[in-house]
Order: sequence, then C-alpha cells, then structure tokens
Amino acid sequence: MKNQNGGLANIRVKPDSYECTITTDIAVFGYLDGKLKILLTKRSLANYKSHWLLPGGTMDADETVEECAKKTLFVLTGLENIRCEYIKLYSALNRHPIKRVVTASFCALIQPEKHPLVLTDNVESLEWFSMDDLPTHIAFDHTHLINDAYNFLKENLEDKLHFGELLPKQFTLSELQILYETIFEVKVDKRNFRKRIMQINLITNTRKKKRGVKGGPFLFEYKLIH
Amino acid sequence: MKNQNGGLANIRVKPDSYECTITTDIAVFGYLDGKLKILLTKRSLANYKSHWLLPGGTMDADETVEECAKKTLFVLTGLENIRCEYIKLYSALNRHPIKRVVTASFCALIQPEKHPLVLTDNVESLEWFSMDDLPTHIAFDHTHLINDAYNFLKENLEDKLHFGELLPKQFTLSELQILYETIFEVKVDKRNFRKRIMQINLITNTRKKKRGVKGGPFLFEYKLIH
DNA sequence: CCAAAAGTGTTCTAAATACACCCATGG
DNA sequence: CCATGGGTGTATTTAGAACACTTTTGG
Repeated sequence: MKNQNGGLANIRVKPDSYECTITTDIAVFGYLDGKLKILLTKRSLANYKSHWLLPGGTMDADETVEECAKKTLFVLTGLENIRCEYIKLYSALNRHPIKRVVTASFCALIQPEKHPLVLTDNVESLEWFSMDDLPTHIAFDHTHLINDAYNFLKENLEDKLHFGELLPKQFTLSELQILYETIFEVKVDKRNFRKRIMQINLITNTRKKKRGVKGGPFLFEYKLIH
Repeated sequence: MKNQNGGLANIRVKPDSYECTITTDIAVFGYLDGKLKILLTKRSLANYKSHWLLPGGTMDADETVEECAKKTLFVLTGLENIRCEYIKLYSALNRHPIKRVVTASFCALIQPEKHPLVLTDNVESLEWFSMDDLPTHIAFDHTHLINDAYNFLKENLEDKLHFGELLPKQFTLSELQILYETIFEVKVDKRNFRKRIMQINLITNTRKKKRGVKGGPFLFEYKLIH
C-alpha cells in the first residue's frame, strides 16, 4: 500500500502525478469468402517488428479514446466513417516491453467489399485474417485483445442480432443464417432461425427476389431508424 | 483528421507522445436501513470544493487501474479487501475544469455493518447516501458515473443474482427478496422469487431458524466455491 | 424436367407467470 | 390466542426446440 500521501485521490490536478500513455486498438471484423475475418496490420518498428497486431495508436490531448480509435484506423488503413464500440481497458504493467501503456480496445463490423483498404507507409502490410487461421506471430498481448474482441462481438450479436454492417444492404435469409452459423460456429434450424430473426423485427422483406440463385429467395434489408 | 504523422499508431514508445493522467473512481454500494446506499466522499480541494464525489484517485506507474481503485478506496475510507468490478472508461475532454483526466470506474458491494469506515484527513467527510436521495452538489461528472454504476449493478445482479456481499452471511428469503425489490424497485411474487433463486442453486438452507421473527423463517447462506 | 435451394406450420418441452391457503412464532 | 409473517403447489401462458414437405428457380 503505497502513496498514502494525504488527499491524493482528490488531487486530480496534482502537478507531479504520474501520467501515462494511452493507446487504442480496434478490432475490425469483416465477412469475406464465407469466413469471419479480422483486419491486422504488420508492425514495421522495433519491438515485435514484423509481428501482426490490431490497428492502434496513441491518444492525443484533444481527442477521446473513441475519436482516437477512429482516427488511427483511418491513418493506418484508410477506413473511414466506421461505427465502433468500446470493449474494455487493459492496464497490466508488462504489456509493452519498454514503456507503460494503457489501452482501450474497440470493435467494428464492416463489409470489406465496400471499404477498400489503403496501404500507406504507416504500416508494412495490411491483411484480413480468418478468425480460425490467425498468424502465429502476434505483437504484444494482441492475441488476448483479439480473443476478447471476438467474444465481445458474439455476446453483442447474440443479444441484438444486428449484423447490418457485415452484409450487403440487401441479403437473403440464407445468407444471414450462414453468417450467423459462421460467427457462432453452430448449425441452426432454418425455420427457428427465421422465426427468431423476424420476431426481433429488425429486418424487412423487400419482396424483391435475388436472381441467379435457385429457389428464387427474397431479399431482406435492415429497417431504418433505431 | 490530425496527426497523420507516419506510423504514429505503431509508435507506442514515441518519446514526445501525449501522456495523460488516469484516475479511478469506485462506486461502493451497501444495503442499510432497508435502502440501497452508495458511499460518497466530500471533496476538500479547489474545484468543486465541498461537493460530493465517488472515492477516487490518480493511478501510479506501478499499479493497474484495479489496484489503484482498491488502494484509493483504502486510503480514503479504510475499506480493505473489497472485491470490485470494472465498469467503464470516461475520456471526454471537459471532464475536469483544469486538466485532462481519463477515468476508469469500478463497482463494489459491501455490507456496511461489517466494514466500518475510517475517516482520515484525506477526506473532509464520508457518508452513505440513499440512491433515491443523493446530495445535490456532486462534483465533476460523478452524477453520470453514479448512474452508470447503478445500472451496471442492476444488470449484473439480474444475470447472476449474487447479492452475497450486501447481506449478512446468513439471511432469510424474505430479507433477500426485500433487498431484490429495493434494488430493482419492483414487487415480485414470493413463491416465484423463491423458485427462481433456488433454481440458480447459489444459496443453501442452513435449516437453522432465525429467532425473534414471527413465523420462524429459515436462515440461508451462499454456497462456497464458485 | 430435374436438381438445388427457398419457403412454410405444428407439436412438444421448458421456463415464467399468476394465484391462495395453512403453519409457526412472538407478543 | 391471535396477529404477523413464513412456507408451500398447481394451473396457465409464453418462449424455445424439434421436425418434413411443397414451391421456385437455374441449368
């Protein structure tokens, strides 16, 4: 029990108090080639050079952690206007080999086809990895961050079943079901899945049929406003 | 979109990067006089002097946010060996009138009778407040932190119904039910409540009867190991 | 026309809810 | 002995799970 210096807790402006680098990392998930993928960057700097890691960076004085996560994502990947959700905070002491760093992690869902990546010299490389085939060399504690993000994604989807960003604007119920089964690694009954998804009342039948597919399935889309 | 300086995101050791004060605040809930209460401290320093706020303080270089929350709680209130859970992170720019501060908030449940408070000169005052009768002058954005903590508490209890720390080791089912009804501000059916709580299989009937109460109710306690 | 995928309804089971009386104890 | 609170079971409703056949379309 250190630092019992009187009133420490209330002194939020104490000039000599410890200050810490805050970083953000963002787990961007996409659905590609029938697989759930995550976007990783290849590190070009010392400490874990050429290891893969989540896109992330240090927070500046004039931005919230969420703004930082979005800005960093743009700088590193060109991705813009992405909705992201805060996951959790990592404050263990040994996270970075050289310097103490506290990290806020975020999660985002996008449709890779609609969001082309832009490779800049800010990263050595940029790639979508299948969740079941992640690279072996991952920097820092990002293996944990990735797993935590995947679990967060599953919990959130299970509650809300809002996959909107992972699919094209219009999609068939089979496509939605396959996405569900891919993410959760389960098989579900078609009728029960449809009953459940329609009950949630988030998607609507456009009455248009998708051409080029046997059976002539209807196209659905997410309802506006929520 | 500022700070597009190359490789910023990967440079976690960049020497001139912004560093920020991190603080923790902890919402300690207790059940006293039939009401759910929260422990607040009275601020003795400039900026919101004599306003009430959650016990909190700045994180040091050698501690995680959770360690900081526990240490600070001890320093300010004498409370020790309290289990606490991380709630969320606050990083808005205007949270403190003078200095940028990023705060991690925590939640804890204790039984006030078992944990006497120790008033030191670290705080001006220290008091349990009913959740439905909070003081009017609350410092910083702690009104939000308090509400967020209360909602967090409710969500967690609803899932797990683990009130262990809020009651004496042994308690009657009526006491447990009244606590439930107090926290959630609802009335529930006695038989259904009992069915549900016994189904969860977290508490066990000691077969001892509580004396001094009409009807001679049995005393229950939480099972060990979980 | 036929193979492949889409669409659709009912039964069964489990969980949640509504509801009323008798029993034990303290005073 | 009586007033107060404690203890208990059943019937109903609702949500989730299991399950098979017909229709539409592409090739």
